[in-house]
Amino acid sequence: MEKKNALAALSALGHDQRLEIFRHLVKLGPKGAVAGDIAAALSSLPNTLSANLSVLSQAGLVESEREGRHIRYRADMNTMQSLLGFLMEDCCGGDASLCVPAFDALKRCC
Amino acid sequence: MEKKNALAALSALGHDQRLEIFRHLVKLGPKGAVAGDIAAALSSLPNTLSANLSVLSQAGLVESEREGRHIRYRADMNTMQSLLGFLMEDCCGGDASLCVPAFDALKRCC
DNA sequence: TCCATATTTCCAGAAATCATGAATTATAGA
DNA sequence: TCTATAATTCATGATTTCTGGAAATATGGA
Repeated sequence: MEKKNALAALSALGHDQRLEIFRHLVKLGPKGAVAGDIAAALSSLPNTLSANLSVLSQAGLVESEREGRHIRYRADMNTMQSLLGFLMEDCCGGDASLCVPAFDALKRCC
Repeated sequence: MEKKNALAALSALGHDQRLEIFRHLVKLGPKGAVAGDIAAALSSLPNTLSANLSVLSQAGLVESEREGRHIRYRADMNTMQSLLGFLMEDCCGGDASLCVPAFDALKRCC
């Protein structure tokens, strides 16, 4: 992951509703939720929610897929893993061998 | 970790220079660096750096300790781990047993 | 005590972000 | 084709964040 992508992801998550959206989708896992259901779950106006989903999507934190009139959103765990790797880069003084097993375990986590 | 703490950490890191500072300190590990050296490494004005270190400190991402005229800063890995745990809460549909080993591995990482 | 260094705090204008109403696009079904 | 539903896009005022200069604080050494 490059710095600009990490900045996009971090600032996207550094916002009350967007953090709620992301955690909601993380909990729901691969089945995700359609925009309307997310709006209902978070008691949000549809345009506000749409704008925030757009920010999360551009940051690569969620992916979307149209289902008829609905659009389904899912959390993208690959981006989370890349982000963590970026934040922890060279965290063991350049010898990352100690960190790799942790990242691998996280990859298999969900 | 509570939501307000996660928001503080994420929005703190969602800023170009603060992300650079944090990653710089992560690479340096437990020995950290004094403010002046960080400013030199990042070619930053001292007041700007100080303001950004303050944001990171209030978010719990760095800790500081005075050393004579200098103040030494270190990245706080415990906050990072808590943040990751918060973001991934219930990520396996409520059965977190699959994630715990990954978090433990990360805790031992550095 | 006086001075130099290291860092922080204060302040103000500039820039970016945010929330909301209104309008628009896309799709399904009658 | 017409209508209703789902979601997005647009426009704008309000709020927040950011940057950098100037001043203040803290410490060590002469």
